Amino acid sequence: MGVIRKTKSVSALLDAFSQQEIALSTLELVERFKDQMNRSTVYRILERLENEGVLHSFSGQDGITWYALCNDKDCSNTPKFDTHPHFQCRDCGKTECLPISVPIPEVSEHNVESVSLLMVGQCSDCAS
Amino acid sequence: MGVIRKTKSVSALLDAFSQQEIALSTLELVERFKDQMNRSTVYRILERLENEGVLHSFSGQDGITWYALCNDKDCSNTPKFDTHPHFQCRDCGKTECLPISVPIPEVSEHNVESVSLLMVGQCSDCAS
DNA sequence: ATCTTAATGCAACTGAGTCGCAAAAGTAAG
DNA sequence: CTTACTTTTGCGACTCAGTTGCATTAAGAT
Repeated sequence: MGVIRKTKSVSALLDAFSQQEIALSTLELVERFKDQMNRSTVYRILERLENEGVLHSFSGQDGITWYALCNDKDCSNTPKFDTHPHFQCRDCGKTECLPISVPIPEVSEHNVESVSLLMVGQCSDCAS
Repeated sequence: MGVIRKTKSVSALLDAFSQQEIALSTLELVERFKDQMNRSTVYRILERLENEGVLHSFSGQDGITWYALCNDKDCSNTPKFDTHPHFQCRDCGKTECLPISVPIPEVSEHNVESVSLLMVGQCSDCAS
């Protein structure tokens, strides 16, 4: 039980991620695949892939959920201190993982287990 | 025009904030004041107080919105690099502003304008 | 080829937050 | 204190992301 099956829908979604390095929002994916699969299927597959450690999710500016591929270097998927920050452009909305690590200070009386850090600004494309 | 009026509802909400140092979620406030004012009134007053620089808002773990009083020391309200982080307890949900500043590194090719940082863990009450 | 179990489609639902509009309450001027 | 003007509020309908139950479909192991 619990085996993840390689269905057409799963492959289609994985393809979308492997073709670009930026993150994709649930809304974008639901829209892009609305002719190929149901809305709930998109949500369910994303959830499954995250549980498998293939994707990781985070919240963007407006509270909507984004997903991005995990890579060994800067994404452990188990949300810990090594979680990387994300950057979202305030103009075009493009969102990406930042391959940097921000040192989080210890906070007295607080047992910090995970950190989520979202940076918002203008990307280089929109700045020019 | 544009003057903010000190209505009973506004005073009631401000009282709630001045009585404790932790942040309050919209849900908590809507529930607490459901007999005294309408749901939309709560949302509208919070929005107004944030525009006035009295409160600031941020997103908690589940995407719901939290508000907390601004104090001169660690809250500029204009979201900039000096925005402070917030801590939310994974067990009891208690959420607070952390009076520390986390240095955010420069990111090449990215014009970072604001940062939001949420730490999740166990608070001292729940740890004991 | 068959059978078991996971995956999907569909439609209804949830829950936070928003909006338009008429009624009510602040505030300033007379 | 009244009037006149403007902001606030209540209400109900609405939006929108995401979830759920259930019957049907399709992987993949035997």
